[in-house]
Amino acid sequence: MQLDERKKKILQAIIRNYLETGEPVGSRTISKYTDLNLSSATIRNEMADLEELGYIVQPHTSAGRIPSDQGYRLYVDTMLEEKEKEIEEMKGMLLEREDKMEALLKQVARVLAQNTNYATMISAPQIHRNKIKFIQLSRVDMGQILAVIVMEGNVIKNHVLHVPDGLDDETLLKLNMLLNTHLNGLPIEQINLGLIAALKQQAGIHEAIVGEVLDAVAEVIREADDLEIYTSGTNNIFKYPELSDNAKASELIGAFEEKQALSALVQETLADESNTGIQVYIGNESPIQNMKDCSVVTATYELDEGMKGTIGIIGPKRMDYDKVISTLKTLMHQLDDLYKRK
Amino acid sequence: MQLDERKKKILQAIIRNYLETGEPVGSRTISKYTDLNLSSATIRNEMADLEELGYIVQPHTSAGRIPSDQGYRLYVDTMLEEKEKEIEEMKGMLLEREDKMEALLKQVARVLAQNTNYATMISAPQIHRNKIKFIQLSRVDMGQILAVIVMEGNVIKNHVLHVPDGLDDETLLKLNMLLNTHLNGLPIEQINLGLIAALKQQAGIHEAIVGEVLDAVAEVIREADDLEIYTSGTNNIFKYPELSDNAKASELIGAFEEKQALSALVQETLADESNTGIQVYIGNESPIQNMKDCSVVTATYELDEGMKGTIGIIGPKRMDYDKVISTLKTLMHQLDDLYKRK
DNA sequence: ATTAGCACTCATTTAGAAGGAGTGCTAATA
DNA sequence: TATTAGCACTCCTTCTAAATGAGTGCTAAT
Repeated sequence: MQLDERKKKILQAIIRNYLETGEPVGSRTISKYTDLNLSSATIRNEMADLEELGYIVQPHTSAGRIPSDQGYRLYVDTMLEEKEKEIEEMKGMLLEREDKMEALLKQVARVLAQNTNYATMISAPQIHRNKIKFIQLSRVDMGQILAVIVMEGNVIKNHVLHVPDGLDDETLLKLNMLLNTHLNGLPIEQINLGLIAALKQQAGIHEAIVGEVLDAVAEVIREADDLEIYTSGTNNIFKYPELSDNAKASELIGAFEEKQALSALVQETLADESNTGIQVYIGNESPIQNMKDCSVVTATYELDEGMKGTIGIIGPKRMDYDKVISTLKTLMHQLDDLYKRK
Repeated sequence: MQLDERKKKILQAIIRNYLETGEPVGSRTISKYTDLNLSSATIRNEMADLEELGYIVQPHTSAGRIPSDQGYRLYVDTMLEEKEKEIEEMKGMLLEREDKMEALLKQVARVLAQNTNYATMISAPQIHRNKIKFIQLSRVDMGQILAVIVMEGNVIKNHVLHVPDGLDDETLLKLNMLLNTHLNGLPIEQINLGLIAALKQQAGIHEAIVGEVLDAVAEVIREADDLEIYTSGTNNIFKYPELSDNAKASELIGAFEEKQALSALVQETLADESNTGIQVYIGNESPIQNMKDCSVVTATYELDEGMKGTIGIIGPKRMDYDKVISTLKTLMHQLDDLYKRK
């Protein structure tokens, strides 16, 4: 059996209706709503077919039908077209541009959540920071030395060292020279035990300082792993009864607070090379177990210098895919513009 | 009418019982539970008195009694004694000491939430950063200058400036001298338009750089206002039916995600000078409207150099005050130790 | 191929009855 | 005088059964 044009239309009508109401939809509704001019009986026959084909399911005998994951998938894949409305407004809000990246990201998450009525998340761009660009030690106080480490992509790390006995200017200069000549421009893979030992030896009694600086470098690298994620509108899930019973809500809220799950989602999204920018996970397709009753729409944004991040929208399966996707697309452009203008 | 010893005992029994079960407690229960050896009828009479005095209320005719806010208040104020159990375990977890403040705070929030089964929050210490300690410009790349500003309390701000035409070493040195001689040790109140103008003038064609550096200083100050807050265990509220109906849960979750409300709580806590360290807000006493059905227990911690922050536990009114308070007290000591040893 | 019609299913709503927890009051008791 | 047993009463909760109604699947007619 194949999906002819009429079946497609009926399926679409069922999904549209279900997206609005959240209730199973029956044959009579479709018969009246659509311009197909078919009786409910005919619709019933078609629906039986659609069920057999796996696009819709009955929650129980003598209930209407609701879309299956497969049904949503077809809908998303084939029936989507752009919508432009409601986006101008968001544009305005976004353009109150914030200087700090963090604030900007938080704002994006918030605007998006308000705009869509779903829960949203956004990950800070992951910057590859593999080379040391610059290291500097400066005396800040008698016994305090500030180490500034700049990595590729202008990722900066500050570290305050305590030097009980102080350090004279000359020594400081020497140490600076030592660190920079050996480490500047060095990819971190090339920092090995041999090099460290050599440096420490040359630093003589100040080897502890060299050690601390190198530790700080290691920490920058480590930090790259646990990426910042901002969320907003988590409580929007309460707007959808199918997600807001205690057990489900608790799980979802937990996932949003403890961000590892989201982090996994981001990794997954970024890893997918085939990615055209926007991905839709429906129900069990989601990489996050907690979200098996939800749909997740993610978009990958890319700023300068290969800085990539992910935006995600999490809502019920009967999400307004159309709106969400077009909103995300517009947002991508917005972000691009915003960044380019800096 | 006054609270005699027996009334107190009965009140205590009612509260204890209600803390456990969350159900209204009746006279018969009390009559059997306590060692007072009184019939339910007598208890009933006493309960009528307690109700008249405002310590307990009836949710509806012919239901048992539950404590009023006033009842909880009395309980918290007078009937509290320390408990030590379950704390050793937490100690262990905490002592896997993390170097980064942020990670430590997050961990504290998490451990606390797991330990108490309530929602928790912790604010990063507010550091007063009123003096500039040290400023340094360094060339990182052809056209990129890194400005590092160290404020009192070792609050560090990095800012990357773009200098299209580059900057030779000598100029850089001069600018450094200029900035440091004028700004080092300067309380920010003393940075006025006159000073700024004078600096810019001396900087000549590089006045833009001075401007940017001063902007960065201004930003550090501004950042002091919106303090970081970490939360954990928000979904614990689902463990208490009286908080987990949709409307309430949604409001609470929202308050936890958008942190301004929590921020207000922190301000309030820190402002209270009379503070012995731990404060308990019951129901409507809470400064946050969203939490009028909860109890909030806060503790103020203080690290070196007047760095103060707040820890908060948010749960149902029938919170195990005893455990929460003693846990918080122990935690305070822990934090102290941890910090001192650094 | 489409449709009208009908019997059937099953979740949801409704109303009423039963149950039960708990109270307040009164009269008896120590 | 303080305590208690007993009882009528209230009102929430649970249960049951019936009514409702949305929706289906099937059959026979168009």
